[in-house]
Amino acid sequence: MCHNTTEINRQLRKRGYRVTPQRQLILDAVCQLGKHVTPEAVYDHVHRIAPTLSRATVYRVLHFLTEQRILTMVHMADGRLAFELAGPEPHHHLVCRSCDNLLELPHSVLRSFRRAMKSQYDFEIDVSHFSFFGHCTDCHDSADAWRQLWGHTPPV
Amino acid sequence: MCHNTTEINRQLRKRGYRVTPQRQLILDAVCQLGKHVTPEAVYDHVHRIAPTLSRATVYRVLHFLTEQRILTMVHMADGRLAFELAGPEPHHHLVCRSCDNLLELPHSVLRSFRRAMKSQYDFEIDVSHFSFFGHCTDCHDSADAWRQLWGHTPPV
DNA sequence: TGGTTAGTTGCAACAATTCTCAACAAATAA
DNA sequence: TTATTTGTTGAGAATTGTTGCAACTAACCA
Repeated sequence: MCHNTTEINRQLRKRGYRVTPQRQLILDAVCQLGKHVTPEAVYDHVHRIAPTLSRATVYRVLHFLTEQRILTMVHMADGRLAFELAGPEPHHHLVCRSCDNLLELPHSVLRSFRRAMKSQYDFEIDVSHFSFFGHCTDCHDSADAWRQLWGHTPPV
Repeated sequence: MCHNTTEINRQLRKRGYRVTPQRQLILDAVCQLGKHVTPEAVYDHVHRIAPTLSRATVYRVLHFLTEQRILTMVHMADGRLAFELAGPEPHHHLVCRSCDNLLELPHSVLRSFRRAMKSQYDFEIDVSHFSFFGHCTDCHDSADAWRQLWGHTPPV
């Protein structure tokens, strides 16, 4: 069960949407299942509790809750999507393509970059979540493949 | 036809992979079709030339060529994937979630951010491609929903 | 409390993507 | 050249994600 469910429900109603049992189940499932929850994992979880709850509803509700900024969408390394609860203070991830490990980043590391995009391109970068892909300490190999192909070191 | 196909083929062979007609067709298709080529577009294209070439092969080869850093994967606003030829000088995108428009960014805007991640976290961010989602000049609305839910302005 | 109505769901059909596995082809060894 | 090994493909099944529409129901008000 989500710590601020009542407040979220109040907000949804205030915005003209309904708080249905399905939406509550799905939101709770995301909270319980933790970080980077896949739609399939949510479906498995809620389907056990409410067997008639359909896959379509899971996908629709996940996207709906993301639109409402209650969840955030996370791009995984393989291109698939996952979801997690959005908090008032965003955080971001460094995702290693080799070992799939996740490093959490505080939002502050992006401040200057976001400011630059705003002033140079008048583009407001979404604050909710980023995943940066690359290679962690133990898996530095990206530069090698690049060098082999293009004959010079990757730009930094 | 790709300008440096021969070099790419040489590299693939050198890395122990085979240069098959299917792989060549698919790579050429991506080159010809330009930026942000969807798997379906590639399939339509190559299927006309080689009717037995299957959809599965298209997906497999696109992912293979991405792994080999010959293509890059581009996340579109709707969550779908597209591909494009990776050049020696990467570029990035600002994707508006409201109007789906794309702004191209030179790689240089990320230099200081990548340096910081390297020194602070010993994490080497993938140079090939980023998509940053958010809202462009005409579509600034993200801050409002956030404020309603969390009762304060989004962190900057 | 009970009626009204617009937001929501379930179902089924569909579209997109990945997987499995047998058949095949390129490279290598004999 | 032939046999062997290993990477790759095609076909179709399985999985994952989307859409249209009729039926349903949460929220609101009398």
